[in-house]
Amino acid sequence: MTKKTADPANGSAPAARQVPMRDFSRSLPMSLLRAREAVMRQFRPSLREHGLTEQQWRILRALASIEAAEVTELARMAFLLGPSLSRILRDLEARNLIERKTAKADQRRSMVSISKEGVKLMASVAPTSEAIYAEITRRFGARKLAELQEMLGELERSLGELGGADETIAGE
Amino acid sequence: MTKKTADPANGSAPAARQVPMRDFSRSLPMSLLRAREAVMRQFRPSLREHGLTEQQWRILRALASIEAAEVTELARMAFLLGPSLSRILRDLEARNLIERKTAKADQRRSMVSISKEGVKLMASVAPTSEAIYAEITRRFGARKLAELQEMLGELERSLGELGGADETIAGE
DNA sequence: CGCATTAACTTAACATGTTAAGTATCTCCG
DNA sequence: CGGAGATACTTAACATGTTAAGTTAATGCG
Repeated sequence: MTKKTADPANGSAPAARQVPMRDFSRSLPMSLLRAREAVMRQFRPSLREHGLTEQQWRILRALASIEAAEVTELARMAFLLGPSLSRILRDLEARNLIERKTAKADQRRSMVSISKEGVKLMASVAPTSEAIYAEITRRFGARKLAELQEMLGELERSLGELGGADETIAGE
Repeated sequence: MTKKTADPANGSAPAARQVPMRDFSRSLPMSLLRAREAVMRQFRPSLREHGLTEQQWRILRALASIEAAEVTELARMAFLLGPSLSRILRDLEARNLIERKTAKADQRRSMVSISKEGVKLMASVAPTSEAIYAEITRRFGARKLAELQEMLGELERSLGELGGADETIAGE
């Protein structure tokens, strides 16, 4: 463990604290960021071994639960922005993990689905992933985990109503 | 091509549900991601108006609370990886929002501090930022907010002990 | 000393986040 | 029917996340 922080013999007379704000490390965004990072740190090595990033894994998981989906719907499911999804789909398609075909009824839409290879890859990752999740649940406690998720959902709902800028998302 | 499911809109739809996993939308990483995004969506427009990104703001906030810090310490405070911080500091320095000078005792280290201009910028952003935070607190509830942060901290601690980075987690 | 090792950053390379602009297609109204 | 506007993506441009490699300065040890 790195202990250091012996603090060099710098001057004293602290001229900081010039702008009054809450303690930085206790801000909600930081807490959420740190918690999420702590969780993802558990999964990333395993995903990496299988050549997948976190986002690619999200997409495959989303696709594995359905027949096929339009890009926009997939973006909503995997919580990715359109441009990110567009790039990732291009790569996943090149790796033959997904398949795309334009809808006949509407040439603008493309239906995305997971390929046989994609399913195979998922099957090889899922056990480890589930085991890690189980370990997290065991460490933190199943009950507390459920409570936490409930609170996170509430937070989301309580802020969703006044969502940042354009809140004209129809169809839900 | 043998089709496994009837789909009126398009021809052959690959089968789904081939790999059993938890409901995707209920995974902890997704809950944390969505909650954080809901929160950050409130702040981003204001930061943007002041020409700051979320990470730049984190750095300025961290610097405003102290005299000066080494890059590594600052990275820990602002929860940024070294390379990200390195780039951002370069930009913030070019904009004269921070100042750097190499430590006399150890030429490898550079001490970073916020500049007068940086303080001025912070002072212009802080009120709005605090107001947004207050509104979030009001909507979600101060008590629940404290509870949530407590749980997030617990989660972090319960996972931190087996922190996957250099902690011999290879065979998990 | 001399040199391997370590430490503190920085650069590099690739992937994603975020916003804006572009493209092709579809809808609808006049 | 025809063009304005809406839709569904895709591209582009810039900033950050993430890992690996490079650079320079300090340390340890024979």
